[in-house]
Amino acid sequence: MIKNFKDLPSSTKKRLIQLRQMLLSYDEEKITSKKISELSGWKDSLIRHDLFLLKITKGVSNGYFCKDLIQQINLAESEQKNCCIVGLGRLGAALLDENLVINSQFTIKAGFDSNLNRVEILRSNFPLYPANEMQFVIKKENIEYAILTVSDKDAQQNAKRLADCGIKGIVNMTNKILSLPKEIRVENLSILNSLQLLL
Amino acid sequence: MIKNFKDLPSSTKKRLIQLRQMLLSYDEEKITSKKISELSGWKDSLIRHDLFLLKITKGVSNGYFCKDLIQQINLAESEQKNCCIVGLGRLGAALLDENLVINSQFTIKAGFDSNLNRVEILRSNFPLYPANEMQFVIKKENIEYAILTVSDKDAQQNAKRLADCGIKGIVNMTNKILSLPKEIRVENLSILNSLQLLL
DNA sequence: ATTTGTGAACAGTTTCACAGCG
DNA sequence: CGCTGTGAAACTGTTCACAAAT
Repeated sequence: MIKNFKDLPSSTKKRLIQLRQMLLSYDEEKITSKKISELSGWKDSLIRHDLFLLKITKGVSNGYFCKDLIQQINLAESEQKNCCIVGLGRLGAALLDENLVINSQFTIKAGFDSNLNRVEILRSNFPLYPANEMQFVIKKENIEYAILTVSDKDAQQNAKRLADCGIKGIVNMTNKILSLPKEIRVENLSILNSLQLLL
Repeated sequence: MIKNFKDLPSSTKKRLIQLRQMLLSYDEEKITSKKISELSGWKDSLIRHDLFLLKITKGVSNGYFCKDLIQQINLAESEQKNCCIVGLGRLGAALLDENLVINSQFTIKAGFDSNLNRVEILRSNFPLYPANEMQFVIKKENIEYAILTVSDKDAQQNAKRLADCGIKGIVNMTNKILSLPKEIRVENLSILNSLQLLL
Protein backbone atom coordinates (compact mmCIF):
# COMPACT_ATOMS: atom_id res chain seq x y z
CA MET A 1 0.00 0.00 0.00
CA ILE A 2 1.90 3.00 -1.28
CA LYS A 3 -0.75 5.59 -1.80
CA ASN A 4 -3.07 6.88 0.91
CA PHE A 5 -6.66 6.21 0.03
CA LYS A 6 -7.83 9.57 1.33
CA ASP A 7 -5.59 11.39 -1.11
CA LEU A 8 -7.03 9.78 -4.21
CA PRO A 9 -9.31 11.85 -6.46
CA SER A 10 -12.79 11.66 -5.03
CA SER A 11 -14.38 10.17 -8.11
CA THR A 12 -11.82 7.38 -8.03
CA LYS A 13 -12.47 6.78 -4.35
CA LYS A 14 -16.17 6.50 -4.98
CA ARG A 15 -15.71 3.88 -7.66
CA LEU A 16 -13.20 1.86 -5.67
CA ILE A 17 -15.58 1.67 -2.72
CA GLN A 18 -18.30 0.43 -5.01
CA LEU A 19 -15.94 -1.95 -6.73
CA ARG A 20 -14.99 -3.48 -3.40
CA GLN A 21 -18.66 -4.01 -2.55
CA MET A 22 -19.19 -5.59 -5.94
CA LEU A 23 -16.29 -7.99 -5.60
CA LEU A 24 -17.45 -9.20 -2.20
CA SER A 25 -20.16 -11.18 -3.92
CA TYR A 26 -18.32 -12.03 -7.12
CA ASP A 27 -17.26 -15.61 -7.03
CA GLU A 28 -14.61 -16.11 -9.63
CA GLU A 29 -10.99 -16.04 -8.52
CA LYS A 30 -9.89 -13.45 -11.05
CA ILE A 31 -11.51 -10.57 -12.89
CA THR A 32 -10.51 -8.37 -15.84
CA SER A 33 -11.14 -4.68 -16.32
CA LYS A 34 -13.39 -5.59 -19.21
CA LYS A 35 -15.53 -7.80 -16.99
CA ILE A 36 -15.75 -5.09 -14.31
CA SER A 37 -16.83 -2.73 -17.03
CA GLU A 38 -19.66 -5.03 -18.07
CA LEU A 39 -20.87 -5.35 -14.50
CA SER A 40 -20.66 -1.69 -13.56
CA GLY A 41 -20.97 0.28 -16.76
CA TRP A 42 -17.67 2.12 -16.20
CA LYS A 43 -15.19 2.20 -19.11
CA ASP A 44 -12.52 -0.45 -18.77
CA SER A 45 -9.78 2.13 -19.25
CA LEU A 46 -11.21 4.12 -16.36
CA ILE A 47 -11.05 1.13 -14.06
CA ARG A 48 -7.46 0.44 -15.02
CA HIS A 49 -6.64 4.06 -14.41
CA ASP A 50 -8.26 3.97 -10.97
CA LEU A 51 -6.27 0.90 -10.02
CA PHE A 52 -3.16 2.54 -11.41
CA LEU A 53 -3.71 5.45 -9.03
CA LEU A 54 -4.21 3.05 -6.15
CA LYS A 55 -0.85 1.52 -7.12
CA ILE A 56 -2.11 -2.01 -7.15
CA THR A 57 1.11 -3.91 -6.60
CA LYS A 58 0.68 -6.72 -9.07
CA GLY A 59 -2.24 -7.13 -11.44
CA VAL A 60 -0.75 -9.53 -13.89
CA SER A 61 -1.40 -9.20 -17.59
CA ASN A 62 -4.29 -11.59 -17.35
CA GLY A 63 -6.74 -10.00 -14.97
CA TYR A 64 -6.70 -9.13 -11.28
CA PHE A 65 -7.07 -11.43 -8.31
CA CYS A 66 -10.32 -10.39 -6.62
CA LYS A 67 -8.94 -11.15 -3.18
CA ASP A 68 -6.04 -8.85 -3.90
CA LEU A 69 -8.22 -5.99 -5.05
CA ILE A 70 -10.55 -6.22 -2.09
CA GLN A 71 -7.64 -6.24 0.28
CA GLN A 72 -5.87 -3.32 -1.31
CA ILE A 73 -9.02 -1.22 -1.37
CA ASN A 74 -9.84 -2.16 2.19
CA LEU A 75 -6.63 -1.37 3.74
CA ALA A 76 -6.41 2.32 3.34
CA GLU A 77 -9.11 3.02 5.91
CA SER A 78 -9.77 -0.17 7.74
CA GLU A 79 -9.88 1.33 11.19
CA GLN A 80 -13.21 0.77 12.92
CA LYS A 81 -15.45 3.85 13.08
CA ASN A 82 -18.54 4.50 15.16
CA CYS A 83 -21.74 6.10 13.97
CA CYS A 84 -25.27 6.83 15.11
CA ILE A 85 -28.78 7.29 13.74
CA VAL A 86 -30.55 10.56 14.47
CA GLY A 87 -34.32 10.43 14.07
CA LEU A 88 -36.28 7.23 14.68
CA GLY A 89 -39.39 7.87 12.62
CA ARG A 90 -40.42 5.28 10.03
CA LEU A 91 -37.25 5.72 8.03
CA GLY A 92 -34.83 5.79 10.96
CA ALA A 93 -36.57 2.83 12.56
CA ALA A 94 -36.24 0.91 9.31
CA LEU A 95 -32.47 1.16 9.64
CA LEU A 96 -32.38 -0.34 13.12
CA ASP A 97 -32.46 -3.99 12.26
CA GLU A 98 -31.32 -3.98 8.69
CA ASN A 99 -27.79 -5.22 8.62
CA LEU A 100 -27.07 -1.81 7.25
CA VAL A 101 -23.44 -1.74 8.02
CA ILE A 102 -22.43 -5.33 7.55
CA ASN A 103 -19.05 -6.10 6.03
CA SER A 104 -17.85 -2.62 6.77
CA GLN A 105 -15.67 -0.65 9.08
CA PHE A 106 -18.68 0.97 10.79
CA THR A 107 -20.43 0.11 14.01
CA ILE A 108 -23.73 1.73 14.97
CA LYS A 109 -23.45 2.72 18.59
CA ALA A 110 -26.63 4.69 19.22
CA GLY A 111 -29.97 5.92 17.99
CA PHE A 112 -31.57 9.21 19.01
CA ASP A 113 -35.05 10.67 18.90
CA SER A 114 -36.59 13.67 20.59
CA ASN A 115 -39.76 11.65 21.16
CA LEU A 116 -39.24 9.63 24.34
CA ASN A 117 -41.95 7.27 23.29
CA ARG A 118 -40.10 6.14 20.16
CA VAL A 119 -36.98 5.56 22.20
CA GLU A 120 -38.86 3.32 24.58
CA ILE A 121 -40.94 1.20 22.23
CA LEU A 122 -38.37 0.47 19.50
CA ARG A 123 -36.03 -2.52 19.74
CA SER A 124 -32.52 -2.67 18.37
CA ASN A 125 -29.08 -4.18 18.79
CA PHE A 126 -27.68 -0.93 20.08
CA PRO A 127 -29.07 1.45 22.70
CA LEU A 128 -31.54 4.22 21.90
CA TYR A 129 -31.46 7.55 23.71
CA PRO A 130 -33.56 10.70 23.96
CA ALA A 131 -32.10 13.47 21.84
CA ASN A 132 -31.04 15.57 24.78
CA GLU A 133 -28.41 12.99 25.69
CA MET A 134 -26.76 13.35 22.30
CA GLN A 135 -23.78 15.42 23.41
CA PHE A 136 -22.99 13.05 26.27
CA VAL A 137 -23.41 9.80 24.34
CA ILE A 138 -21.46 10.93 21.30
CA LYS A 139 -18.51 11.79 23.48
CA LYS A 140 -18.75 8.65 25.58
CA GLU A 141 -19.09 6.26 22.64
CA ASN A 142 -16.59 8.07 20.47
CA ILE A 143 -19.08 8.49 17.64
CA GLU A 144 -17.72 10.30 14.58
CA TYR A 145 -20.42 9.84 11.93
CA ALA A 146 -24.19 10.19 11.85
CA ILE A 147 -27.11 9.17 9.65
CA LEU A 148 -29.72 11.91 9.72
CA THR A 149 -33.28 10.60 9.30
CA VAL A 150 -35.38 13.30 10.94
CA SER A 151 -38.14 15.18 9.14
CA ASP A 152 -37.19 17.95 6.75
CA LYS A 153 -38.26 20.63 9.15
CA ASP A 154 -35.99 19.33 11.92
CA ALA A 155 -33.03 18.68 9.64
CA GLN A 156 -31.02 21.86 10.06
CA GLN A 157 -31.53 22.04 13.79
CA ASN A 158 -30.33 18.47 14.33
CA ALA A 159 -27.43 18.86 11.94
CA LYS A 160 -26.29 21.92 13.85
CA ARG A 161 -26.52 19.96 17.06
CA LEU A 162 -24.42 17.14 15.64
CA ALA A 163 -21.88 19.67 14.45
CA ASP A 164 -21.68 21.12 17.95
CA CYS A 165 -21.03 17.61 19.27
CA GLY A 166 -17.95 17.45 17.04
CA ILE A 167 -19.26 14.95 14.50
CA LYS A 168 -17.04 14.54 11.39
CA GLY A 169 -19.56 13.57 8.75
CA ILE A 170 -23.28 13.21 8.14
CA VAL A 171 -25.29 11.06 5.75
CA ASN A 172 -28.24 13.36 5.16
CA MET A 173 -31.41 11.49 4.25
CA THR A 174 -33.64 14.56 4.40
CA ASN A 175 -34.52 16.71 1.42
CA LYS A 176 -32.87 19.75 2.98
CA ILE A 177 -29.44 21.13 2.17
CA LEU A 178 -27.59 21.52 5.45
CA SER A 179 -25.68 24.66 6.39
CA LEU A 180 -22.62 23.50 8.27
CA PRO A 181 -18.98 24.46 8.78
CA LYS A 182 -17.17 23.11 5.77
CA GLU A 183 -14.85 20.81 7.68
CA ILE A 184 -17.89 18.61 8.27
CA ARG A 185 -18.40 16.18 5.38
CA VAL A 186 -21.95 15.67 4.14
CA GLU A 187 -23.37 13.09 1.74
CA ASN A 188 -26.88 13.91 0.57
CA LEU A 189 -29.15 10.92 0.04
CA SER A 190 -32.48 12.52 -0.66
CA ILE A 191 -34.74 10.14 -2.53
CA LEU A 192 -36.71 12.98 -4.05
CA ASN A 193 -33.57 14.65 -5.32
CA SER A 194 -32.39 11.42 -6.85
CA LEU A 195 -35.68 10.88 -8.62
CA GLN A 196 -35.40 14.32 -10.08
CA LEU A 197 -31.90 13.62 -11.30
CA LEU A 198 -33.21 10.62 -13.23
CA LEU A 199 -35.31 12.84 -15.48
CA MET B 1 -36.90 29.60 -20.81
CA ILE B 2 -34.32 29.42 -23.55
CA LYS B 3 -32.20 26.50 -22.52
CA ASN B 4 -33.46 22.95 -22.06
CA PHE B 5 -32.86 21.77 -18.52
CA LYS B 6 -31.89 18.27 -19.64
CA ASP B 7 -29.01 19.64 -21.68
CA LEU B 8 -27.33 21.45 -18.80
CA PRO B 9 -24.12 19.97 -17.35
CA SER B 10 -25.17 17.33 -14.86
CA SER B 11 -23.41 18.94 -11.92
CA THR B 12 -25.28 22.16 -12.62
CA LYS B 13 -28.56 20.28 -12.85
CA LYS B 14 -27.90 18.65 -9.52
CA ARG B 15 -27.29 21.96 -7.79
CA LEU B 16 -30.27 23.66 -9.38
CA ILE B 17 -32.58 20.90 -8.20
CA GLN B 18 -31.23 21.30 -4.69
CA LEU B 19 -31.42 25.06 -4.91
CA ARG B 20 -35.06 24.85 -5.86
CA GLN B 21 -35.76 22.64 -2.86
CA MET B 22 -33.92 25.10 -0.65
CA LEU B 23 -35.83 28.10 -1.89
CA LEU B 24 -39.20 26.45 -1.31
CA SER B 25 -38.73 27.01 2.38
CA TYR B 26 -36.80 30.27 2.23
CA ASP B 27 -39.04 33.10 3.16
CA GLU B 28 -37.45 36.32 1.98
CA GLU B 29 -38.59 37.76 -1.30
CA LYS B 30 -35.10 38.06 -2.78
CA ILE B 31 -31.82 36.20 -2.39
CA THR B 32 -28.22 36.92 -3.47
CA SER B 33 -25.63 34.46 -4.70
CA LYS B 34 -23.64 35.23 -1.55
CA LYS B 35 -26.56 34.23 0.66
CA ILE B 36 -27.12 31.03 -1.31
CA SER B 37 -23.45 30.30 -0.85
CA GLU B 38 -23.74 30.66 2.92
CA LEU B 39 -26.72 28.34 3.03
CA SER B 40 -25.37 25.67 0.74
CA GLY B 41 -21.61 25.82 0.90
CA TRP B 42 -21.23 26.29 -2.86
CA LYS B 43 -19.03 29.16 -4.09
CA ASP B 44 -21.06 32.22 -5.02
CA SER B 45 -19.38 32.41 -8.41
CA LEU B 46 -20.45 28.84 -9.08
CA ILE B 47 -24.06 29.65 -8.36
CA ARG B 48 -23.96 32.66 -10.65
CA HIS B 49 -22.40 30.51 -13.32
CA ASP B 50 -25.12 27.89 -12.95
CA LEU B 51 -27.82 30.52 -13.28
CA PHE B 52 -25.97 31.97 -16.23
CA LEU B 53 -26.16 28.59 -17.96
CA LEU B 54 -29.88 28.36 -17.16
CA LYS B 55 -30.20 31.78 -18.85
CA ILE B 56 -32.15 33.32 -15.99
CA THR B 57 -33.88 36.14 -17.80
CA LYS B 58 -33.59 38.88 -15.28
CA GLY B 59 -31.56 38.71 -12.08
CA VAL B 60 -31.13 42.35 -11.31
CA SER B 61 -27.91 43.66 -9.86
CA ASN B 62 -29.37 43.36 -6.42
CA GLY B 63 -30.16 39.71 -5.95
CA TYR B 64 -32.63 37.28 -7.50
CA PHE B 65 -36.36 37.00 -6.87
CA CYS B 66 -36.86 33.60 -5.26
CA LYS B 67 -40.18 33.08 -6.97
CA ASP B 68 -38.50 33.68 -10.30
CA LEU B 69 -35.73 31.19 -9.64
CA ILE B 70 -38.07 28.47 -8.47
CA GLN B 71 -40.23 28.93 -11.51
CA GLN B 72 -37.36 28.94 -13.97
CA ILE B 73 -35.84 25.82 -12.44
CA ASN B 74 -39.22 24.12 -12.35
CA LEU B 75 -40.27 24.67 -15.81
CA ALA B 76 -37.84 22.63 -17.76
CA GLU B 77 -39.33 19.32 -16.66
CA SER B 78 -42.59 20.09 -14.95
CA GLU B 79 -44.54 17.31 -16.55
CA GLN B 80 -45.99 14.86 -14.04
CA LYS B 81 -44.14 11.53 -13.87
CA ASN B 82 -45.19 8.24 -12.29
CA CYS B 83 -43.04 5.99 -10.18
CA CYS B 84 -43.24 2.89 -8.02
CA ILE B 85 -41.56 1.26 -5.04
CA VAL B 86 -40.10 -2.20 -5.49
CA GLY B 87 -39.53 -4.11 -2.26
CA LEU B 88 -41.72 -3.55 0.79
CA GLY B 89 -39.41 -4.68 3.57
CA ARG B 90 -38.76 -2.32 6.47
CA LEU B 91 -37.13 0.27 4.25
CA GLY B 92 -39.66 0.13 1.43
CA ALA B 93 -42.53 0.18 3.90
CA ALA B 94 -41.04 3.27 5.54
CA LEU B 95 -41.48 5.11 2.27
CA LEU B 96 -45.18 4.32 1.97
CA ASP B 97 -46.60 7.05 4.13
CA GLU B 98 -43.79 9.53 4.21
CA ASN B 99 -44.72 12.43 2.03
CA LEU B 100 -41.71 11.35 0.09
CA VAL B 101 -42.58 13.01 -3.08
CA ILE B 102 -44.36 16.12 -1.92
CA ASN B 103 -43.89 19.34 -3.84
CA SER B 104 -42.57 17.46 -6.82
CA GLN B 105 -43.48 16.29 -10.26
CA PHE B 106 -43.68 12.65 -9.12
CA THR B 107 -46.66 10.52 -8.16
CA ILE B 108 -46.21 7.10 -6.61
CA LYS B 109 -48.59 4.77 -8.37
CA ALA B 110 -47.69 1.36 -6.98
CA GLY B 111 -45.68 -0.74 -4.56
CA PHE B 112 -44.46 -4.27 -5.25
CA ASP B 113 -43.23 -7.18 -3.16
CA SER B 114 -42.74 -10.83 -3.93
CA ASN B 115 -44.11 -11.67 -0.50
CA LEU B 116 -47.90 -11.73 -0.77
CA ASN B 117 -48.20 -11.27 2.94
CA ARG B 118 -46.48 -7.87 2.89
CA VAL B 119 -48.71 -6.75 0.09
CA GLU B 120 -51.78 -7.64 2.10
CA ILE B 121 -50.94 -6.29 5.53
CA LEU B 122 -49.38 -2.94 4.59
CA ARG B 123 -51.50 0.18 4.20
CA SER B 124 -50.76 3.03 1.82
CA ASN B 125 -52.27 5.76 -0.33
CA PHE B 126 -51.54 3.86 -3.50
CA PRO B 127 -52.18 0.20 -4.34
CA LEU B 128 -49.72 -2.58 -3.55
CA TYR B 129 -49.25 -5.56 -5.84
CA PRO B 130 -47.47 -8.91 -5.81
CA ALA B 131 -44.25 -8.71 -7.81
CA ASN B 132 -45.50 -10.94 -10.59
CA GLU B 133 -47.97 -8.25 -11.65
CA MET B 134 -45.16 -5.78 -12.21
CA GLN B 135 -45.09 -5.92 -15.99
CA PHE B 136 -48.83 -5.45 -16.23
CA VAL B 137 -49.15 -2.63 -13.68
CA ILE B 138 -46.18 -0.66 -14.97
CA LYS B 139 -47.70 -0.63 -18.42
CA LYS B 140 -51.20 0.16 -17.23
CA GLU B 141 -50.20 2.97 -14.88
CA ASN B 142 -47.60 4.41 -17.22
CA ILE B 143 -44.85 4.15 -14.61
CA GLU B 144 -41.44 5.36 -15.78
CA TYR B 145 -39.32 5.42 -12.61
CA ALA B 146 -38.73 3.06 -9.70
CA ILE B 147 -37.30 3.14 -6.20
CA LEU B 148 -35.54 -0.15 -5.51
CA THR B 149 -35.65 -1.16 -1.84
CA VAL B 150 -35.24 -4.91 -1.99
CA SER B 151 -32.46 -6.81 -0.21
CA ASP B 152 -28.99 -6.76 -1.73
CA LYS B 153 -29.30 -10.33 -2.91
CA ASP B 154 -32.49 -9.59 -4.85
CA ALA B 155 -31.28 -6.30 -6.28
CA GLN B 156 -29.93 -7.34 -9.66
CA GLN B 157 -32.81 -9.68 -10.39
CA ASN B 158 -35.43 -7.00 -9.70
CA ALA B 159 -33.51 -4.32 -11.56
CA LYS B 160 -33.36 -6.58 -14.58
CA ARG B 161 -37.07 -7.13 -14.32
CA LEU B 162 -37.75 -3.40 -14.16
CA ALA B 163 -35.54 -2.91 -17.18
CA ASP B 164 -37.54 -5.50 -19.07
CA CYS B 165 -40.70 -3.59 -18.19
CA GLY B 166 -39.23 -0.58 -19.95
CA ILE B 167 -38.55 1.57 -16.90
CA LYS B 168 -36.44 4.70 -17.61
CA GLY B 169 -34.65 5.20 -14.30
CA ILE B 170 -34.04 3.58 -10.94
CA VAL B 171 -33.19 5.00 -7.53
CA ASN B 172 -31.14 2.15 -6.16
CA MET B 173 -31.21 1.96 -2.37
CA THR B 174 -29.36 -1.35 -2.20
CA ASN B 175 -25.63 -1.71 -1.74
CA LYS B 176 -25.27 -3.47 -5.07
CA ILE B 177 -24.11 -1.93 -8.32
CA LEU B 178 -26.68 -2.79 -10.95
CA SER B 179 -25.79 -4.14 -14.39
CA LEU B 180 -28.25 -2.61 -16.80
CA PRO B 181 -28.40 -1.37 -20.40
CA LYS B 182 -26.89 2.07 -20.30
CA GLU B 183 -29.97 3.91 -21.53
CA ILE B 184 -31.49 3.22 -18.10
CA ARG B 185 -30.51 5.95 -15.63
CA VAL B 186 -29.50 4.85 -12.14
CA GLU B 187 -28.94 6.90 -8.99
CA ASN B 188 -27.22 4.94 -6.24
CA LEU B 189 -28.32 5.78 -2.71
CA SER B 190 -26.55 3.18 -0.64
CA ILE B 191 -26.23 4.35 2.95
CA LEU B 192 -23.20 2.18 3.52
CA ASN B 193 -21.47 3.61 0.46
CA SER B 194 -22.18 7.10 1.60
CA LEU B 195 -20.80 6.46 5.06
CA GLN B 196 -17.62 5.19 3.47
CA LEU B 197 -17.34 8.30 1.35
CA LEU B 198 -17.40 10.42 4.49
CA LEU B 199 -14.11 8.93 5.69
C1' DA C 1 -20.92 50.00 -2.66
C1' DT C 2 -22.79 45.74 -3.86
C1' DT C 3 -24.13 42.30 -6.92
C1' DT C 4 -24.87 40.17 -11.38
C1' DG C 5 -23.22 38.36 -15.97
C1' DT C 6 -19.57 36.46 -18.56
C1' DG C 7 -15.49 34.70 -20.88
C1' DA C 8 -11.06 33.11 -19.84
C1' DA C 9 -8.01 30.50 -16.82
C1' DC C 10 -7.50 26.69 -13.98
C1' DA C 11 -8.46 22.11 -11.88
C1' DG C 12 -10.31 17.66 -12.01
C1' DT C 13 -11.87 13.58 -14.60
C1' DT C 14 -12.19 10.46 -18.38
C1' DT C 15 -10.71 8.57 -22.55
C1' DC C 16 -7.21 7.32 -25.81
C1' DA C 17 -3.21 5.12 -27.65
C1' DC C 18 0.12 2.15 -27.29
C1' DA C 19 4.37 -0.16 -25.11
C1' DG C 20 5.32 -4.20 -22.41
C1' DC C 21 4.06 -8.42 -20.07
C1' DG C 22 2.48 -13.36 -19.65
C1' DC D 1 -2.91 -12.40 -28.90
C1' DG D 2 -5.49 -10.31 -24.93
C1' DC D 3 -4.57 -7.74 -20.92
C1' DT D 4 -2.45 -4.38 -17.94
C1' DG D 5 0.08 -0.04 -16.94
C1' DT D 6 0.84 4.62 -18.05
C1' DG D 7 1.45 9.28 -19.86
C1' DA D 8 -0.76 12.43 -22.92
C1' DA D 9 -4.94 14.34 -24.93
C1' DA D 10 -9.71 15.55 -24.62
C1' DC D 11 -13.29 16.77 -21.97
C1' DT D 12 -16.01 18.59 -17.96
C1' DG D 13 -16.50 21.37 -14.08
C1' DT D 14 -15.04 25.27 -11.03
C1' DT D 15 -12.96 29.55 -9.90
C1' DC D 16 -11.32 34.05 -11.09
C1' DA D 17 -11.41 38.74 -12.59
C1' DC D 18 -13.66 42.39 -13.98
C1' DA D 19 -17.14 45.22 -16.82
C1' DA D 20 -21.97 46.62 -16.45
C1' DA D 21 -26.08 47.59 -13.67
C1' DT D 22 -28.43 49.90 -9.96
